[in-house]
Amino acid sequence: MSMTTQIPSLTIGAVAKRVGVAIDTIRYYEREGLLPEPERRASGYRSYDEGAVRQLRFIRRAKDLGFTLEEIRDLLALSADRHRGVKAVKKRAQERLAAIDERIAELTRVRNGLEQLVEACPGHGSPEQCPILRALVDEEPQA
Amino acid sequence: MSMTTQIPSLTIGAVAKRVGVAIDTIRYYEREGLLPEPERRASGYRSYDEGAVRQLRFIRRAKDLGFTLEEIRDLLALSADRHRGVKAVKKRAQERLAAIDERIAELTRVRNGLEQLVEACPGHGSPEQCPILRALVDEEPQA
DNA sequence: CTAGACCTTTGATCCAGGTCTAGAGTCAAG
DNA sequence: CTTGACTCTAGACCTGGATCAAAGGTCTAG
Repeated sequence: MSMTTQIPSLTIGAVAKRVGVAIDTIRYYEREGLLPEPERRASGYRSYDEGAVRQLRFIRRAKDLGFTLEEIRDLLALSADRHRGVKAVKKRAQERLAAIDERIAELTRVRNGLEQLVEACPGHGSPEQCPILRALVDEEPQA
Repeated sequence: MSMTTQIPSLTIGAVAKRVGVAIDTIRYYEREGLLPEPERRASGYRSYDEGAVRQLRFIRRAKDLGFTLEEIRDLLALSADRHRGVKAVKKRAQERLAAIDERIAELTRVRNGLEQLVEACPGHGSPEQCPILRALVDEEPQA
């Protein structure tokens, strides 16, 4: 080996800053098994490398895609399984995609219902004439 | 008045069944100020009328439209304000609509990003070749 | 009368995903 | 050396929207 190549180690604060996440969150992820337990300095300080930074970014991206921490734990395990993992990862991503589509469809239904009400509401007059209030109070939503 | 017209009063359980909501939820809404404190029988049992049923349905519908309980409390107050309330109710509904649109747009963005990844993933091979894993690990999402 | 359903209250618990605290130790700059 | 910023731990607390438990009182059908 070459002479003790100084792989620069990062404190938890440095990692937090780099990734844009709170220190507490990093420790929380570690507790929850999303991040491996890092090396420690003699003082007990956690010591991270670039791999940890990458993994943390992975977690944040996956979260932005709507994966739960539970699912992310799962993805991480899969991504570690060379070759066999890829298939499962794709499957998870497809499931996530389907779930998002469903959520969008649901929101769209609500949205359109609400839009109709807003359009039909004159914005003045008695509450009995307000279709928004009527829709909320009366029997069936669209019946 | 006519001779003590028996307005049939409902127990909390009957109301719960009629609206399709848990008893605990009704008491919770009462505590949270979404439902007025009902009459009580001599025994202390809550005694509801049809108005309460209507108001509870209002709450559930509004919740289905994505209003938070906080916002619903607000809507209820507004709907009680005859005439002046209507304008404010419409405004709230418009705001809600805009918020939903924003949420849909956001989800759609995520959805499309995820779809591209899924389509580009062969479903086998090494993790380094899997665009899903690469996207999660690598630098910029779309860069 | 009694079983069993229903009701009362206060207060605890749940879920995810963190966030904050206290009290103590460590590190880098001046 | 001192200061101030940083980190450590264990564990409590937060949000929203309920949901449940415990311990007791009430109501109704048979």
